[in-house]
Amino acid sequence: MDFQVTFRVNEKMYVKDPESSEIGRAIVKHGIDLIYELGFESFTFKKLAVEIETTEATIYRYFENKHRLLLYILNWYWSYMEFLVMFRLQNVKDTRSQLKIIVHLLTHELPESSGSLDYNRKHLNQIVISESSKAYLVKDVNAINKEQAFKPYKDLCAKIAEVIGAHAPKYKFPRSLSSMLIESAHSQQFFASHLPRLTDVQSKNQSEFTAQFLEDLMFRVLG
Amino acid sequence: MDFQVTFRVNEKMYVKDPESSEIGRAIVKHGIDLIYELGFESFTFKKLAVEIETTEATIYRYFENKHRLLLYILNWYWSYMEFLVMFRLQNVKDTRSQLKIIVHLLTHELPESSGSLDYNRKHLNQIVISESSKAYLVKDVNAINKEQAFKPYKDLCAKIAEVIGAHAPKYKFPRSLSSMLIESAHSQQFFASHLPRLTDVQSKNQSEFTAQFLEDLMFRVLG
DNA sequence: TCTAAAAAGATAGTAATACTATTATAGAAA
DNA sequence: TTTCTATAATAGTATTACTATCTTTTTAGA
Repeated sequence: MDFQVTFRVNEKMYVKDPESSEIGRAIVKHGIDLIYELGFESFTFKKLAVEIETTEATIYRYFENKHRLLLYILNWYWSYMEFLVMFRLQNVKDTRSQLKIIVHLLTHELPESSGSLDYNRKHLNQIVISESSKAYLVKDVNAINKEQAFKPYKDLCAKIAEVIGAHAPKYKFPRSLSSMLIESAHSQQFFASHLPRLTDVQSKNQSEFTAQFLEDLMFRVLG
Repeated sequence: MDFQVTFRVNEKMYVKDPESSEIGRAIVKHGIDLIYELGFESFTFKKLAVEIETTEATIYRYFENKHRLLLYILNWYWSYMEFLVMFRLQNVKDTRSQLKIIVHLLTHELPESSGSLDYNRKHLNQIVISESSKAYLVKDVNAINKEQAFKPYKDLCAKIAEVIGAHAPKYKFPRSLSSMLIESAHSQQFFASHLPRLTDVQSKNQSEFTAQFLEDLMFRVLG
């Protein structure tokens, strides 16, 4: 059985729905590749237009600016991650196993098994690690937040907090622990790759190291 | 007794030492205020030049670009923070109290008591919270790292990891816990202010909330 | 089927940004 | 006094981040 999961991203993230046309889909797909390649600061709509053989103005018809494209990509990712968490937790009874699955999902690339996917998994994963905090670390975070731009992130955070609450009902900080796990899954992987002295990584790969650190931490915190 | 502590920031962070002239000091001081006011993305050397009544070219003679100015400010901050940690830990015998002091320092503005200070404490604190991860989340992090741009951060991290190690010698991830505490001190405060549903803040202020969450977490992890 | 509207995309701009190169000036050394 | 050097001011350029307008294509109704 092959299947495809798609998500309706909040329509305030775009001017025109990129899923509604071939060129719209190319903007997102090649946008992911180019942001990965150049980094968000050096990425421009002009460069993306050259890449997909269209013009800047065409891209502006889909996204107000590059920050909105980043938000679109991350909203898609957060929605997908919440779906994956829900999907993988099906029929898993004990909360300990559920928490292990969550940590694994947060620290690894999107799995092959979860339906066909039009985006490059590796590039998407690296964008999430390196660029996702730039989605909210902006001066107009409050205005963007009012447009529900962080709803999928909050939903994912709430879902994980729910499992934390089920595992340790008396624990006072389930949401903060949840957002800390998500953020640390990114920062620890980034540090393990680029600034390893900020971590305890040995030769292992960043994903496995981060998973071990966070799993150990979580069960020490929650008992 | 009034005293002033200054730090020699790594000379690769600047073209010409801003401490060497009046205008250099104005660049850093007003740079902090303007980055706070506009956010790092909207901050430009042109705007700073207008503010301090000089020209862009003059500022470029001190800093290669605005990212280097940010690195300079953060290097200064990290060095100061390491000094403060060292200073405040003097004569504190038990490691539990030491860790509490560290969490308090990481989650609050620079204290008044620690010598006179030419920079706006509030603005500096907000920059550290909102902009510090942009210092390393860049495509050329490896090149910048070779220039020792993150040495003060690593030193601070190592110092805290040392106290963690003294408190819990068998704990396997002292450095990762240390960098996670530093990073979470920022992200949880940011979330508490702008995206509170990602945290468990009640009415309390962001600093106090974050301190409580991190202190609780740390002692659950380390016993 | 034809026409009209509306949607999409290409072209051509502009103001601001991120620099660089050149020129001018002021002080120190010979 | 002259010359050297350090510093800043002036004036540029290429790129970025858009906007406005025009042309073409698609779609919908008569």
